[in-house]
Amino acid sequence: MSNMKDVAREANVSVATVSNFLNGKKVRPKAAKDIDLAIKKLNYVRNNTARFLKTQRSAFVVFVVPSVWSPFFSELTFWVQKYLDNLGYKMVLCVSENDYQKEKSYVTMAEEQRVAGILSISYSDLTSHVHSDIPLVSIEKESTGQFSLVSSDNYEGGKIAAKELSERNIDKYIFIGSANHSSVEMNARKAGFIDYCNNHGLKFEIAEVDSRKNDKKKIKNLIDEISNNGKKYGIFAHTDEIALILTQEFQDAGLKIPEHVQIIGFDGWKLTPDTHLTISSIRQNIEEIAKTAVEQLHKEMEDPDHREISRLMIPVAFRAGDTTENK
Amino acid sequence: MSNMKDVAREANVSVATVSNFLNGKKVRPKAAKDIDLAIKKLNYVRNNTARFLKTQRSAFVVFVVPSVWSPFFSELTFWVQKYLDNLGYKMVLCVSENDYQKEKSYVTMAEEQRVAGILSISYSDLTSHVHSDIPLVSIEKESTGQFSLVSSDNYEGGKIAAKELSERNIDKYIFIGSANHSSVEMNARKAGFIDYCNNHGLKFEIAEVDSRKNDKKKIKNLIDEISNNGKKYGIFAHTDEIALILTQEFQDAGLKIPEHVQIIGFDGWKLTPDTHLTISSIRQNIEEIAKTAVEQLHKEMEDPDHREISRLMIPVAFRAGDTTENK
DNA sequence: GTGAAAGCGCTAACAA
DNA sequence: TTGTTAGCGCTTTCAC
Repeated sequence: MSNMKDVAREANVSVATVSNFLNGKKVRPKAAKDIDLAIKKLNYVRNNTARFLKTQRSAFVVFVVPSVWSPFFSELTFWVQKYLDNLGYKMVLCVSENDYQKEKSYVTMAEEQRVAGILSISYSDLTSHVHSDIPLVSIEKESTGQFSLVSSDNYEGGKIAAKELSERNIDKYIFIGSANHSSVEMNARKAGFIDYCNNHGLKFEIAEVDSRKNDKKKIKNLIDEISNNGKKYGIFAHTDEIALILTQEFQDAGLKIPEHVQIIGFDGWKLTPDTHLTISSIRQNIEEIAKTAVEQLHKEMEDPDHREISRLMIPVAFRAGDTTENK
Repeated sequence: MSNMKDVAREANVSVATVSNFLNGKKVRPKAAKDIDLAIKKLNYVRNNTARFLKTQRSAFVVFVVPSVWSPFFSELTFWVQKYLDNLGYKMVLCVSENDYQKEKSYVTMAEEQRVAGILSISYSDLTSHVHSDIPLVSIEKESTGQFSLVSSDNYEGGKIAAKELSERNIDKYIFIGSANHSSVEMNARKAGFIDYCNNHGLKFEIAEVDSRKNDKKKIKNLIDEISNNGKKYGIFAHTDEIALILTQEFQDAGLKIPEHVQIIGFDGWKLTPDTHLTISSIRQNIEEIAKTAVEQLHKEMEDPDHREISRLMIPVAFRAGDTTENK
């Protein structure tokens, strides 16, 4: 493949002139024409590897994501790619499958490639493996605080859930978290729910369900309580997944939804798309998450020396489904 | 950031020794230890930009795909990424949204970055814009023949569809293509269907439907024919999308599926996942497509000078759904 | 505006 | 084995 030197020779100018021409600087018209011709004749394509080595910049951003197959992640990937593309960045897609070793190797790769930035949505704390000063923005998952975070506003989501339930004649409020997956996010959702209940004098309870074990016993007790007790229950489940399990168990036990129990979930990535039932849910704004994360990363990549670590909360909203009454 | 020279100085060896050490060649034990220490002390990370500039190789593969949001493409993206990763390649994800300008710019980017290869699934013929000798493997879409192609075996799919229908007491066979999207693939599916029918003395007809205009008239005529005519019809639709439209129109008109009409579609990427009805369909083996494409590309990247252009057909299979009778 | 030349960080040939 | 050095293809001073 031909290089700049070849082009310069062909056009009877120096490499510097070719470089200037290619970078939009002023060259005399005759030179411009000759260079243009030479480029076409030699089929010259500028080598960005060399360019970036010299300028110490890169157009690549590494995106680490647990999966790309589920609806949540594929939508997120779509928007992240789109917003990166708009800014002229190329996305290196790294699917971690929640494998810590893979995540680590992706970070290493990113550093070795001197990429411009890293965008990651990771369960483990891969941030501690970033040796360099490559800007990193973490999505959804709380990190150690040395990197920016973009997350749905989980606390506000908990409050919205409680508020929506309270507008539907509920007698008793229950938050159901997941026993096997305690996290900063869950606690925020829980806290929002509790705070709203407390501030509005609503009676509530806290429970947990292990979504892997399916926790039949706990659910059975709950079903008994609801059945033997004419009251109307309102449940806020930490995830749509849990909400779905509860809904199915309740229905199997003959409870009517939303007549006896109303359930609100929280939009997540675990749900398969072929579920017929529509769960009322707190919906995450995936496009906004992607947009915000890319913009934050962009800022930090533009000026890596004075980076400002931010914690950005993206608003969530209630989406009515089949598991709550119409207002 | 520190470089190899710094490490060499710190370890009292030459850069060549550091380079050798890093590339797994033999160095004396003492040197190895010193270098190791120096690397840790200086937080050295090898610069692959420089490495690849020197060696004229790259670890990146550009993957151009129309979308990443639909089930077909997100699954394809998943497998492509996985198989590339297994071979040590990094995927640069380029979502074209069927925009020709974008596709072109992605090819340019790939050439400027001197990536190792390109994997593309594109409607337009972006292959004519490849100036360099970067290996390219095209998925699903027929190209000009100067690059390798990996595709589902559409012809065989057409035969399988006819065969499956013929085992279900059909009186009259119909192939329905799409009027707005004639393509090499459609013709192959049609040819397979026709050949099977001819070879087995089955009476068939060919029709077309414009899935954008929803072509009510043609469908109406078909419905009248089926209704007024006690015969059992068997339809092979060019895509699941068309199969779905037909199914819904038939049902709305009071026809019973699969009692009056049986329908087989062809697995495609346009279908949204929230469709309740399961269409009997010729299923594409997405993982196998991805695997084969990556393997072919790998071969061509390993030895770019004697590349062999291949046309690789991936077997398809019948998947029974609700629109055909059980055998 | 242009050209000569240094140098980004690395690998590889060659000499020691 | 190890060190010296040229050079991958580009950008960027700096003198003209």
